[in-house]
Amino acid sequence: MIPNYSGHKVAGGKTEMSNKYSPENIELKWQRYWEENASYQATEAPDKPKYYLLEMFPYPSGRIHMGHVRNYCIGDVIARYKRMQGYNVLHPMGWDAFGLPAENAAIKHRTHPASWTQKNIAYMRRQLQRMGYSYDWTRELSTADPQYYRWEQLIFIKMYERGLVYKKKSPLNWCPSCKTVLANEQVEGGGCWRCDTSVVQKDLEQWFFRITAYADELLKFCDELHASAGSGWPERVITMQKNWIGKSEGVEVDFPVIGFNKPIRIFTTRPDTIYGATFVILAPEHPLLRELVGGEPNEEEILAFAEGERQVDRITRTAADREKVGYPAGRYAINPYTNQRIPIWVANFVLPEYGTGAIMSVPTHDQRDFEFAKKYGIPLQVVIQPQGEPLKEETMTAAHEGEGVLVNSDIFSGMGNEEAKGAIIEYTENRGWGERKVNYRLRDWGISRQRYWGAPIPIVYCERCGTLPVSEADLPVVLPAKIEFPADGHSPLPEMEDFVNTTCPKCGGRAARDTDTMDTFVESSWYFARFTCVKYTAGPFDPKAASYWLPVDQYVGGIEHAILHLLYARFYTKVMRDLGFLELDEPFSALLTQGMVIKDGAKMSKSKGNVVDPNDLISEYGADTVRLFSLFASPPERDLEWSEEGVEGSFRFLSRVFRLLEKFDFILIQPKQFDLPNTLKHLQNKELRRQVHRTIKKVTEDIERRFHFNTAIAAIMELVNALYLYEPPAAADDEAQAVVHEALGSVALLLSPFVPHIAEELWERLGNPPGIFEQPWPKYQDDLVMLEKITLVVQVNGKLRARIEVSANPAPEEHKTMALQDDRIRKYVEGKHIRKVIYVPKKLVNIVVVA
RNA sequence: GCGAGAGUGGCGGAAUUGGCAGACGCGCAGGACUUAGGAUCCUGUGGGGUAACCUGUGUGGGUUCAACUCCCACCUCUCGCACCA
Repeated sequence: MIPNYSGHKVAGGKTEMSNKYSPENIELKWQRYWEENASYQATEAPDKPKYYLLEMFPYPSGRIHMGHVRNYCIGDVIARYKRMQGYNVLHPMGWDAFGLPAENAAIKHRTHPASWTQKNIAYMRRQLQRMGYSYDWTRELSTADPQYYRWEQLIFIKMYERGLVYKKKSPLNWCPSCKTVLANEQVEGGGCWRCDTSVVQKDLEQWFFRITAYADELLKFCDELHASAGSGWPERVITMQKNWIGKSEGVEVDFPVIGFNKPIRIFTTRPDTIYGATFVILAPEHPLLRELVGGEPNEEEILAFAEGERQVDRITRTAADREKVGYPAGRYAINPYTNQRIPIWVANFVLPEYGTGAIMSVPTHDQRDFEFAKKYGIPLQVVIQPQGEPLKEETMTAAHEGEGVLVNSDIFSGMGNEEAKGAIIEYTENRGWGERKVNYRLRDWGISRQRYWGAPIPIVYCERCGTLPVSEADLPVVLPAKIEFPADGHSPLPEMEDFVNTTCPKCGGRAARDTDTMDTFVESSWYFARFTCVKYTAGPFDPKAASYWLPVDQYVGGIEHAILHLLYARFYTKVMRDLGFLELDEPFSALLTQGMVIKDGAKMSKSKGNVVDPNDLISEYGADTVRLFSLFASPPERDLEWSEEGVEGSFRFLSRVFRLLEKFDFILIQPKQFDLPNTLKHLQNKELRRQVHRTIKKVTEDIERRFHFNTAIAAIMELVNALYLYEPPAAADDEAQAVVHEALGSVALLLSPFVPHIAEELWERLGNPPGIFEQPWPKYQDDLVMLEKITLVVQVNGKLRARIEVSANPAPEEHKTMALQDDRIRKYVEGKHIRKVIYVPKKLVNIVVVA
């Protein structure tokens, strides 16, 4: 379906070429021009206001997909628009180059991850350049470059010195066949995604970033990002982050155990229900379990159950619909509040890593406890009565988790439950039974990966001195290039003696390197800051450049990174601030999350077979058409339904724009300076000019206020339609020439952020020197935008009955009178009592009548 | 289950602060040009009715002179979280 754009033949020696819209010629011409003139290079200019626009950089998987295209089109509009608004714009691009697919490709195709990645980068860079994005390519970076990750290693060392990095044993998904750790999302139905072998839990020594130390600040700043609503972060991303951090306030309490010298410490957010705690449950991993059940009749059974649970992968383990299973430990605790003897249980739904790994169980006021108690016949005790029908233990079919008044709660009986929470915590602290405690759902960030293709962790283990960071002078710890990949997929690093064997930075003795690499989310947690000074060698950041450009004024990317990447980057920013590298609390002042690209009702994916390749579109229609359609079909934050007809429509529009040159050929034969008089003689000139200025206003506001490019483009389409309908009063008349020239120039300027190539071409053909991107954004004249005549809507009892053309600025009474005098209106009003006349200035008159 | 968002013609979508519902595009129909048109240009296009007019933004109610927009209840879809004590 290649469009046939062989328009009519032009007589008189002009080549056909010059008059038909031939995107490829135009686009390559201007891409070359921009490159040769270094058009988009950014340099710090303290006298100019800066604007840092960033799109989420891609993983170099091989080729650009439509999701990237949409993301980068949105970003490019904003970057180009801001540039024309006079900002000094930084708009960089780079590569999130470490990661698993490179390693998998290496094993599969017997290539090197580095060369595979290099090849992909080269190809994708060409694709992006072919799209005409206004990147400053001199700032391109790749995270796999030792000159990049050396600073990551430095930051790691500084974090280590500050206690923000630590090592601990933690359970991981492990595939025994592939001999590697799997991320949670790589475990499918309990099996390895690659070989389907059952995944086991394995305890491994891992490095962790202490993100929990920043939990409160990350939470607090959520509100500040939100406070700048409209220009800040989308509400739902903030909500997701808040939920992820999951702050909960409660209390930790010791429950003594009968015949045992250590108490069990539990955490609860519901101290108001503590008098109803009729049992205690431990997680299977609870450290006291073995000791507690030692010698009990069912010891072996319980320990076997606990061991079985340890082996279950985290996904299954924490699934909400998993059946609750437990065993009585055979021992009893004392509820210190009631002095009652209550049984101790072990159950699969209690998680070792949250709170204290032990809970008090209140079946009457917690649904999970209720189900568990019913299943195992554990007694219930109501301690909160809601309004209305009183709760009875025997007849309850579900827990009452809501509000109420305390009963059976000693001195707290009669108190409202919200009030009781604080009172009981205070009581607890006074008695020394426990203390107030804040818990987070957020866990420290495990960053060790048993993988080759990542940034090496700069740690050595010395036989004499123990665990030590690599000395700063020895950075970077470079990933060895010469490698043989074991066929089973495990990392080659541990077996590479040249790499592993090193000397201790302290005693000079024999030492071994850590052979894990860092999670690739670490690289993407600071790349935005490195873009301000990619070539700086004295440290990770050039303080002058960083403080000039940061924070990112507008970040654009997919919603799928709403939690992990954005939370990590926020955390890392605060860490870098506290290490003295940056002076910055938050990395991204504003965030725009674009919707997915959909085709036939589903997200584009290889498995669905509904993928559209940008290359095919570019060769068929050109980059400008692809850009235009991705921006026109829906507003950025919504999903975009791909439509071949819609793409053709966009192409048709651009051809139509280009043919304007032909229509106004006779006017534009002699480009010259046109002066526009304040008052125009001809009505059609006046009207065209008014529409030009109204369009400038509309497009400016749509971009500026809400990034609604679809309506901005629609307005330009209307202007183009008006130009087609426009007939000059007399050919080549000066006034007409001037008006048309302004109109065509405005079309080019207004289009330039969206479809820069054709805009440049138009601009040049209108007789201007090349470089539309350096032009100031057009301004509208307020007095021209005002209409002299308006359509006044006249309603009777709220129903539209007439539209009348009136002059815009008479006294209010006049519009009312005109409305009442209209024939069509008189018909409805005659013989009735006019109760009220509502007048909305310059818009509407509503006459309220009664019969 | 909890949280967030959405529901408007045949389709993508517009209506910015409660004030003309359906901008713009696609599709469709008619016309012009043409040997031809799947190119281009013009016109029309929510539904019903010859018409005056009636009706219409997921459903039902409410507030208002006036509701796609605000309030209450419900239905459907999408996304996120989901045993976190």
